[in-house]
Amino acid sequence: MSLKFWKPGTTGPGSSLDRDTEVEGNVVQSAPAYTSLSVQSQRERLPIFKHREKLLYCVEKYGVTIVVGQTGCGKTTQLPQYLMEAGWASDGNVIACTQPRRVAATSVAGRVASEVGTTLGDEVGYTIRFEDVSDKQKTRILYMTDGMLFRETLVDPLLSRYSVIMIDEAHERSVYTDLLLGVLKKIRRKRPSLRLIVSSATLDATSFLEYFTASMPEDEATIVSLEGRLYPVEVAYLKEPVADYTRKAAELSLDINLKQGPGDILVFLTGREEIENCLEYLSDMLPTVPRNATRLVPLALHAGLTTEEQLAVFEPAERGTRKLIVSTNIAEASVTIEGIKFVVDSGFVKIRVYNPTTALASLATVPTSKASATQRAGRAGRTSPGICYRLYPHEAFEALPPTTPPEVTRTDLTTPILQLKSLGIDNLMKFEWVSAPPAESVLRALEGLFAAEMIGEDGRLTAVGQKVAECPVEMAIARMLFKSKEYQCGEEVLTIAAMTAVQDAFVIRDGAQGALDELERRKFTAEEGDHLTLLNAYNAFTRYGRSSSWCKNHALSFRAMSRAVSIRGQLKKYMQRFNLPIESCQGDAKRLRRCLVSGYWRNGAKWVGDGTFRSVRGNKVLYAHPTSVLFTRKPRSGWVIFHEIEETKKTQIRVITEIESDWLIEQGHRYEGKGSGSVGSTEQ
DNA sequence: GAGCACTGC
Repeated sequence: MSLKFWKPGTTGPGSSLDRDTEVEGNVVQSAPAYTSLSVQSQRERLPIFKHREKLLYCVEKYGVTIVVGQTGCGKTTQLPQYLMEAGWASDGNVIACTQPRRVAATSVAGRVASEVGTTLGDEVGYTIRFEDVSDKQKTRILYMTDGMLFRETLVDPLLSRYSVIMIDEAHERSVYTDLLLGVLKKIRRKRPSLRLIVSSATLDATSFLEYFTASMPEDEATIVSLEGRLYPVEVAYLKEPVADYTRKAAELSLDINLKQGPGDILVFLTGREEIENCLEYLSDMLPTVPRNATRLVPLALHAGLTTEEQLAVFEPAERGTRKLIVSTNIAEASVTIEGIKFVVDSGFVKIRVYNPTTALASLATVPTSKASATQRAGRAGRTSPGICYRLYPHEAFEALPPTTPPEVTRTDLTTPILQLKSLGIDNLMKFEWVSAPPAESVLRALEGLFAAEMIGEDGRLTAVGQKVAECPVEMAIARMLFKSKEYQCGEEVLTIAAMTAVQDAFVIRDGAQGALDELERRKFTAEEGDHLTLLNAYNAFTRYGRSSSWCKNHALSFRAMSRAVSIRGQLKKYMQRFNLPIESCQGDAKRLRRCLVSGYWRNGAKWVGDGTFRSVRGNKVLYAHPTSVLFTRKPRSGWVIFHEIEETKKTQIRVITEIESDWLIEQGHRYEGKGSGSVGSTEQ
């Protein structure tokens, strides 16, 4: 089970290290400096304190300050406090700091509130969807999700209550981060007093600098680099590429356990299936492990687990044991586990890619970027020096792309473009993207918006388009909320809209329990398909007192169901604001399904004899997702609409409802081109 | 008979 690693740079193949040595003799390269500091008290401010005056000077002098500092160097917690002390929050001004994720916004706000010595929600607060723990008068430092701040621009286009806006974790390049940067650049032209801080953990921050200085004066923007306390992480590479990194990861973990000192191990793989395989290899190999070895406690970590299962990875390892966490990318940025000393990096990640030509999203397994590999390695050095083992050769690392392409270049732009138009940015050619999306994606989105009557032939928003842009749901869902007036089923469509927004309402466990869960789920099954099944589940949830134990007994996720209740409440307010009646269809499922088609009319499919479907647009072979009630059943009419489509190994459709083919024709098939498998031509 | 990287409003 010996693994070949070699030292890059100074020694290559053929050197003294190029032999079948064990891992421990071969971990070498001094890593770039990884920051491990987490600032918890006033006393620990030092690492960025020495930059304090420089930072404040830069914010004062330049419109845009780009701050580069590793995760945990204190920029997120300390910088807003310095700005407040320096007077940037006086005269009712607010300092905003955006985060790509909800948990980050809430937890950072909590920490800063206690550092400042205030109650959370007073001087320091946070705003995320469904939770506004801030005070319009008192709050000076406001942490928020970037989506939330972007939404605020729809109401206050100049974001006038803020004196400084810090866009944190900008290197992650979420769609909303990119949209915000574009809008903020525009806002700064009209309001030059607004100070912008773009904070990034990677050195590609120069691209942000170029972005802001491209069409502005040279002294508009500057970069400040921060340092933190460092724990070195050594990086080792495989000499040869491996065919099966999942097995190699298992072997290496056992090897580390035998030969290295204490410290937990974190393995990065791409998905649930690989994680389960890796854990299986491990249990197969365990009999070969010497009896005196440290006991390894293997733990899986991925988003599909329940909260309780996820919490297990944070429990400290028992005395004399070592945790082995086999994780997806969730542990790269979303979740931080202390005590990791060894990282094993497969070098791969699954990302969602959008193909604008086919309008299909797919989940692809691709090599990570250099930035991502660095971030993963850094997970070994948070509490002490560590080692990162990359399961690929050094040359392969050199060949990696520097960063992952920003999300805006690989996603469906329908919603972002609708929102930009709502902001009055009609000429998309003039919008200054940080990274321009493919022209094809923009065209595809415009075409979809036109077909759905959200924009007119002049490219401007229609009256309904303006309203739909304000609704925090996908266009198709918003469209059926508006059409529900016609079909008199607002009550039910509202619920379905909320249920499709939360994913994984049903919790089907593995193994024998899964069969029982399956039986529970059948109690909610509606003949017509998944949308009505979701409606049944929601109604039952509210009828039985919204209880957590009831959910447990009926294979439902309490967390998901509670979220659906919140979302429904929020959407109901939008409907009331737009004077849309909230009437019940009184059990008339036909009317309700016709209303569903008004949103999903472009997502039609026809059942063919072999159990698969063909898409109305493009005549593509589609498979029902195994979680669908139509997975095994033939729809009587032969026609369905679906909520989602995704390519993995097969092209699958999820959340499916049976319809009549002429309902599709009612809803504007006129927009579809000839020869693309129109309803008429596929009908027998 | 069989499956889901991660977010966000």
